[in-house]
Amino acid sequence: MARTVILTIEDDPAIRCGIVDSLEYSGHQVLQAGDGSLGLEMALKSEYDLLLLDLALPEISGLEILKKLKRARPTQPVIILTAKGGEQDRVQGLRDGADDYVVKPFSIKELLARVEAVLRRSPERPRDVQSVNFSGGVVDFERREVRFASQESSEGEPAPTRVELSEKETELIQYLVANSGRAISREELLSSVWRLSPKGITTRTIDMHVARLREKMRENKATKATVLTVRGKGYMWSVCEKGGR
Amino acid sequence: MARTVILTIEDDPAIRCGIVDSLEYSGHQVLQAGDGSLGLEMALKSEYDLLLLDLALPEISGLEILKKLKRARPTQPVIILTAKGGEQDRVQGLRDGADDYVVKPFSIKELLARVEAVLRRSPERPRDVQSVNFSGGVVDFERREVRFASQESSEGEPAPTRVELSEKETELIQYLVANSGRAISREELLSSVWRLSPKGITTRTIDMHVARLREKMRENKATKATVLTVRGKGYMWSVCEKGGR
DNA sequence: AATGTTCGTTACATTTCTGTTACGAAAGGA
DNA sequence: TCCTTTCGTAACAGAAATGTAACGAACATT
Repeated sequence: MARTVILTIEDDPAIRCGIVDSLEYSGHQVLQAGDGSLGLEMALKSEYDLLLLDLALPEISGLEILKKLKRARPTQPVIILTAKGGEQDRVQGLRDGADDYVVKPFSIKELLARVEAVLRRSPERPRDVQSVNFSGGVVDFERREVRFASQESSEGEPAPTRVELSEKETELIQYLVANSGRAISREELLSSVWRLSPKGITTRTIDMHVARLREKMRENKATKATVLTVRGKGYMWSVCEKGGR
Repeated sequence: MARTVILTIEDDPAIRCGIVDSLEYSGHQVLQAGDGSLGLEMALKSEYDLLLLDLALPEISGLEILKKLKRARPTQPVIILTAKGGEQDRVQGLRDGADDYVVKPFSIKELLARVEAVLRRSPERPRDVQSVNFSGGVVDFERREVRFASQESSEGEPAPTRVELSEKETELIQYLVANSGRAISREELLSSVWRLSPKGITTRTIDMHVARLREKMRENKATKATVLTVRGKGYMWSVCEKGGR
């Protein structure tokens, strides 16, 4: 299994170094941010398996970061670090989607135990891979194309239909397929695929790309797999046929 | 098992902090309100397993909160905190649906014992889950659909019939299924699903949504599961066939 | 420079959702 | 049986969400 990447946002250099050292010693790869604004940016734009987030940051509130992150990536695992007295923050943090918390001062051993526990029960982060299979075909990110499992029943059409994808289309379908079975919000897509930090969504860009993707997928008439609309939520990859009639 | 959430409504900060600390020390997650109006709002709109309610609040009477809460959520567990002399209130509180009471001043140990006792005998609060099974199928909130256990007897109809739901329909059926076997009043539905604080019900909105839900459920002819009408009370989820004739 | 592709934006058409009203049917009580 | 209350549902309308054609800027390729 590939090494897990852990992002640490903590302003106190001493504590941060301690955390980083022990995490690396345990075999993890570590990214770090020493202040809130860098932390927020990395939290939203980097790829990692787990976020260790200190709630008591000087500029930006840790809770602020947590909220924005969770809006963009609802499934991202997070452990929050709180001071002794901050029950209120801790509760709010858990409500906002944190998976666990550690109270400062904490022992390294305890921290590591919690990290492993959260990682164990979290779904594995989709890795950079060259291709993803779906029932009915394969999306090849390297070659930027979709190849369909050609199932010509009896007709003379031996073409294993192939569709070329553009850059953005590739990334979009990659993200959708990697997270299939879950409705992905436009915010999450803008954040994860476009690498923007969306506030209110006003652009229809995502819809357009989905439309173009659907059109390309339609070129293979046999394939049922496509992008479903989940009204009010976002889009979802699905191999099931729609309607089911 | 997930941690239990306890809402504490108590105006005296010293007492409230004491309660909060000991509850958290016992492993519970705590929400708190320091005055009646915030308390009422949180009581009606938050999700929690148990309410600790001080009856002697400055603005809004604790009994008032209790009554409104119980009208909206008849099964919500509540423990009331009363002063030594308030026998009258205590009796009224129990009559209004409180599950237990603790007389101030109380020992932490006694409070915790009562909390655990009430939690033990209360049905578990429905958690945020991705889906709820019912005998005959599953309601999937993520995909906003109902899938039926396809039981084609011998015919060639392998379609595991699937029905797409709208947002509100999803929330409605979720609440009904999670509280199956109990008649849910329109007030409770308006409060819990629509998140309104209903006074007198005049709207037929709920009825309409039930009707639309029933129509969608009828698309799968095999399924007996549906929404029963309990005249004068509300609606109830049931997997039994109606009438029982 | 001419051409082609990608990609974001705008504008408008459509679809879908959802609350309201109205009215007949059903259920109970007297 | 008659009357009142409670339900079921068709019809409607406004709002919100979505699909997509058309346009133009940016960029690469020829």
